[in-house]
Amino acid sequence: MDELLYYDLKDVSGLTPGLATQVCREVGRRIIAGHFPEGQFIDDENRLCDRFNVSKSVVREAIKILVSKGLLEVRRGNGTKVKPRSSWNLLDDDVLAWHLGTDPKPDFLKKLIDIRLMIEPNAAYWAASTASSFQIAEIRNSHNDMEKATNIQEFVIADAKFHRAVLRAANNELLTSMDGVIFSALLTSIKITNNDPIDNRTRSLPLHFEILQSIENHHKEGAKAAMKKHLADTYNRLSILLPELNLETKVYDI
Amino acid sequence: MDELLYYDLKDVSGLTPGLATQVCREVGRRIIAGHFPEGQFIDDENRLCDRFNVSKSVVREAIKILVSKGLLEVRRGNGTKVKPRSSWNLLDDDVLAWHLGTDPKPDFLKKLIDIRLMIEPNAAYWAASTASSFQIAEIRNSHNDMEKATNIQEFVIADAKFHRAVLRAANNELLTSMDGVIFSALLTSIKITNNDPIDNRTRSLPLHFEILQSIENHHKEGAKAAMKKHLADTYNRLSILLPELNLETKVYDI
DNA sequence: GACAATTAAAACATCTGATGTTTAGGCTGT
DNA sequence: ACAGCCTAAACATCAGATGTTTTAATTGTC
Repeated sequence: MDELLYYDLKDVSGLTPGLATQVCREVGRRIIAGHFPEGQFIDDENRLCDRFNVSKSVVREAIKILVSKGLLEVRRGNGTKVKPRSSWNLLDDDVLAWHLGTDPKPDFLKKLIDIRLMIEPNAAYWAASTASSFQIAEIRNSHNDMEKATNIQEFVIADAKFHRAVLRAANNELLTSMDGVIFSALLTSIKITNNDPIDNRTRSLPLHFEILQSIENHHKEGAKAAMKKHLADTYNRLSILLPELNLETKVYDI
Repeated sequence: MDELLYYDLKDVSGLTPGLATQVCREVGRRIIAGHFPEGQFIDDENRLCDRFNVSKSVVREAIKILVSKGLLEVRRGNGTKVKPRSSWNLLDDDVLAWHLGTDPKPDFLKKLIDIRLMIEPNAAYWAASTASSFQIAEIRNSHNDMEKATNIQEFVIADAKFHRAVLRAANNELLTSMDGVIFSALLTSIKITNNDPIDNRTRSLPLHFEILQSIENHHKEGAKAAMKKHLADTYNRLSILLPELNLETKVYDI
């Protein structure tokens, strides 16, 4: 399941599962999936207790989390309803992860990739200016893992870690906090296209290597250009498989 | 207080305060401020109950929220400790708001502005391609409010709304979710420099007007350039007042 | 004295049920 | 019709009981 992979990448392993977390995720998934439509009231606390066979405190903790992510709105004496999508914290890791549990929507994937195109070339640029040798080693290691990957899952994980390492090397923690968008875009792409791993590797490895080398040599513009080239390639391959993406390539010439 | 202004801009008015939210905010502020140092255990549930004079369920709900924002880590049987800053969800609205309650750090402001420089020129570009007439009207209205503002607070609010309107006009909800970064950067700048509103207005109004016009006329490159120009100007004015920012302008020639 | 097993205390997790507050909508009486 | 009252539904908070997990101290053996 992609959602689990996402959580793996996010290293939430140490986190206690806990009933509240489980209920929160279950309700969250249903909201994202549209099972609980926007603006509509969800079951009251008692009914949720029955449905999930947990106590009221567990349900309340779960709901509090969902409220803090902008998915629910609680009004005392009235009920709890689903907030409109425009107020969801779409950059929240859980919210992004829950998107992976639903049928992927090309429209949303397009927006994810647009954000990647906005973020990553700049990240590469900054990484080329500020990366420490340790940070560069992390990028290199991820690249090696991509080479050694024997199946598509290993490849995707290494790919994700490569891009995360670039973000980290930019030394801006706000940027690092955006890695979820990249993971989500990567996993959604894979889910939709189910790319052939061999094809994936032969095409994208050299592009990643170019990024790595530019950052290593502190070639800022080169790193930015290489990242753009890589993302554009990804985009083009996706648009062939997914005509719905309806790409206007000019728009993405950033 | 800036934090309240931030919440105003975020329209959380309808939200029930609630004891859990209050405790959550109080603990959150202290964590951000470094009063509860990273890696260190915080008081256990009982002590927190005593300290805030609330019941255990309230404390638990508050802690659950903070965990979901990456600020705390709870280990059953062991205790609750503050997570390292690298795992905080820095894009979370509350986390950004709580930063406003502490002494502003120039280093963090620099990173906020870097992110703005990454986001907003692209947002302006997309807005120029896709903005609806309603969305353009929103931008124009905010611009009018900037003109009419009679004090610095009104001006800042209108300014923030202008930039939010541009983000919205880009029609990418992931981008819209990043408005908190802009609010946070704006309010921190004001807090640090306490700019003269008159000076502010005379200098930045024409730059905003340029952005508005480019978007209205669907001049994508013009909108992007105008936004860059505006942000560069903001940056330059800040760097005069704040030598600590230690700007390498070349880095920001995106 | 070193090491392994037991034990106890601390701390979180969950459940239960009671009581308070707010909201919405129905009811009543003019 | 309309204003004001009333009640049921739903969330908010509190209190306390019980279970589970972790850490660390204790104990017992070799």
